[in-house]
Amino acid sequence: MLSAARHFAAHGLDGANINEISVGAGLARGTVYNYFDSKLDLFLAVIEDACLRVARRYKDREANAHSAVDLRSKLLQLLQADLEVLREEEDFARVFVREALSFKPETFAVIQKSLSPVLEPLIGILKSGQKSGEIRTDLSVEMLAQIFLGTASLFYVQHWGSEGAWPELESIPALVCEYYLQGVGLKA
Amino acid sequence: MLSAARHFAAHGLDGANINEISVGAGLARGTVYNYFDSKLDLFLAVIEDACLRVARRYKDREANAHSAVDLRSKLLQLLQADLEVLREEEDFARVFVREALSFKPETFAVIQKSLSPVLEPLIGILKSGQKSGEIRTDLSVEMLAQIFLGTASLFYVQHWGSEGAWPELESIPALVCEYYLQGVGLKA
Amino acid sequence: MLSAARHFAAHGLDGANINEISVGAGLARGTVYNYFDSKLDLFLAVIEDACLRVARRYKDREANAHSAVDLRSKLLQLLQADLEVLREEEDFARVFVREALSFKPETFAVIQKSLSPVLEPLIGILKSGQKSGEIRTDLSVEMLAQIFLGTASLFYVQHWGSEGAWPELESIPALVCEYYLQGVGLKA
Amino acid sequence: MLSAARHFAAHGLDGANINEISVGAGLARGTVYNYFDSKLDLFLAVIEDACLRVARRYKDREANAHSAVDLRSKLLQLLQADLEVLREEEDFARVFVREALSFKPETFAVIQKSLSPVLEPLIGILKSGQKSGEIRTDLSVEMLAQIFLGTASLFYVQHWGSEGAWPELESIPALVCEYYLQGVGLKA
DNA sequence: AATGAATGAGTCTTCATTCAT
DNA sequence: GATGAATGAAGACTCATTCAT
Repeated sequence: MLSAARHFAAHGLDGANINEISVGAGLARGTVYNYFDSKLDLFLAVIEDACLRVARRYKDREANAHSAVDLRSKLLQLLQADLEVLREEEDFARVFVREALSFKPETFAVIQKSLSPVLEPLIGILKSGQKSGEIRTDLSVEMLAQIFLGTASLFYVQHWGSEGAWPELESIPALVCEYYLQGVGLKA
Repeated sequence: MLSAARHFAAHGLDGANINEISVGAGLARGTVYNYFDSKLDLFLAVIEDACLRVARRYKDREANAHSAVDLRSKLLQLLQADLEVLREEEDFARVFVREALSFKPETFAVIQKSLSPVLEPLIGILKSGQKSGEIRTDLSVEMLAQIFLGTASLFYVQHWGSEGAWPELESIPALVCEYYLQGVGLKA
Repeated sequence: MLSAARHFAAHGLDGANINEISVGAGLARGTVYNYFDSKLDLFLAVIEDACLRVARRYKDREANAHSAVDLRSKLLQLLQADLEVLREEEDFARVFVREALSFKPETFAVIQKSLSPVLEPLIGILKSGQKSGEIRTDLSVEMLAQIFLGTASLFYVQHWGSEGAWPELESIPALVCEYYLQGVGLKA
Repeated sequence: MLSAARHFAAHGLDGANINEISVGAGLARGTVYNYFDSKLDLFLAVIEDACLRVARRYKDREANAHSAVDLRSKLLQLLQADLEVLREEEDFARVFVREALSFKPETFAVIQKSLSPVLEPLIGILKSGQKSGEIRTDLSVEMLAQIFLGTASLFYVQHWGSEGAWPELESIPALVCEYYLQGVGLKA
């Protein structure tokens, strides 16, 4: 039931109303409970699904990629896979980012676990980046990955918070890449 | 009622329980309503208060600051003022960051407004940074400011989400400054 | 559907769950309704069945009984027939006793009616007991029968309630007989 | 909230409806929850209260009793204390008996514990009865006490089940005493 | 100004029952 | 005859809010 995503996106986990979700999906109140044990259960399913979509999408891109050359391109590609999913299922994405950044004990663990399919390729990329001397090695790849995803989330939040004023969706991958790799400072 | 902060930090706006807040403040259930019209009202008051504290604290620092020299130092000082407040009233800070990142229509406006005392000096700093050619000029100072605050929030979230594992609070100002100014890439 | 018995025994009429009963019987949720109109209907069928089993079993014993001599022996035999059924279908018995003792208007009538096959021979025994001057005549045989069955139920309840600690099943017929005929007092 | 007793008596624990109980007590739906955490909680409170009433009442009687002579009289007095409470608060009694005889794991333990104020004096009586050689010693006083209370319950159930037809309330103490001490058999 | 009992709308959740396949 | 997805009424429980004291 993927109208749930839209609803969670708009209201968050606590604020969500199972009844409205059901009706929004063209179903009766109780029907949702034939598929999910509880509101939290449904929520987690939505989150997990969102993660899987991103990961799967990225794998597709990777397969088709002849290029897969330098660090910047790889990261960009990851972000574009992300963006692609996000465009198609923006509601999912909003829930996801929202809850990821609200660090509640109940959901934090699950979200971290759900993230793993996305983290895995990312960590691979970052490792090779460290080897090639392109990025700092004083932070572990895990930390660098967290920062990367966090930064991306940040720009999405900015986008949604400003109701699309800035930045526009398309510009986000490039913005994130640039910012991630060299901050806002000018190169000497 | 500043035990409210701790509670909002732990449970969010929706999850918060007015009764627990009252009791936690050594008052009876109904007493809160002599001071605040509603839960949302109390919540916004907490947010506003948190913002004012950061801004006031920064002003104090600025007054005492003889140095205030280069861009990096100024930003660092801002972050340290922020951190100082955060340490003393970590609960406030958590609510604030949490809600700032959840971009709900109801609270977004208020938070943006509350942020202005912090944004003002920051924008000043960034403007001078652009003039001196230290930072990119293809983004407006408002945007740059949002990115700066967002980045700081990000590391705080990381800190709280990992239950203090990484990064430690003290290291955050430096981390943010570095990342903000040059990303994770190595200088050529 | 005789796994229903086990379920009703464990959860009572209200607490029972038609779905679990179905699954426990290797059937799908809806199939039960091809045989029984409602939960109450199924329940009553289970009760009735339990009664019939006891009565039939007693008839078997009676047929085989050459002896059938004195009052005590007859009562003991009845109780042993009862116990025999109870052992084989303890679940049925538990439902039965439980509901018999909860005297709800909805079920009381049915249970009384279902009891008749058991009551009939019992009343015969008691009548002859009264004639032979072995038992009190100031109470009608119907009352004496109720007391007898109630006493037996009591010891079963004790057995189940104590999770088998005391009394043990085998000892119940003798205990009941003794208690029924002479109470806990010592003979003069 | 002692209209709860009437309701529990009529519908049992599972069948009870908190809403109706509230309204029946002249309160709003939620008010009950200011006093009891849950339906079960309220139920247990009702049970406990019923037990305390019986025990207190018996203590009163005991104090006033000059006689307190032979076994039969003592038991009779206990049953009459019981009956007195039962008359005044028949609803309580019905709940109590009903649930005591339904031996559900959830309630059995609590009921046993709630019974202790009643059991204590009873056990004292039975002990002295064993010493004076008036009752059998092959069963422990605890067992004898269970049988005694069970028997009393039995006649109450009979009374309620028959809607007062037989036995009448007043006759129960004597009936129970007689039956308990010498069964239905005639003395030799 | 403080209290806390009372409220009752709002929500999640359960589950007997139906019915198209 | 069997299925199991869908239903929706029903009920336990929560909690922000009010108000008489």
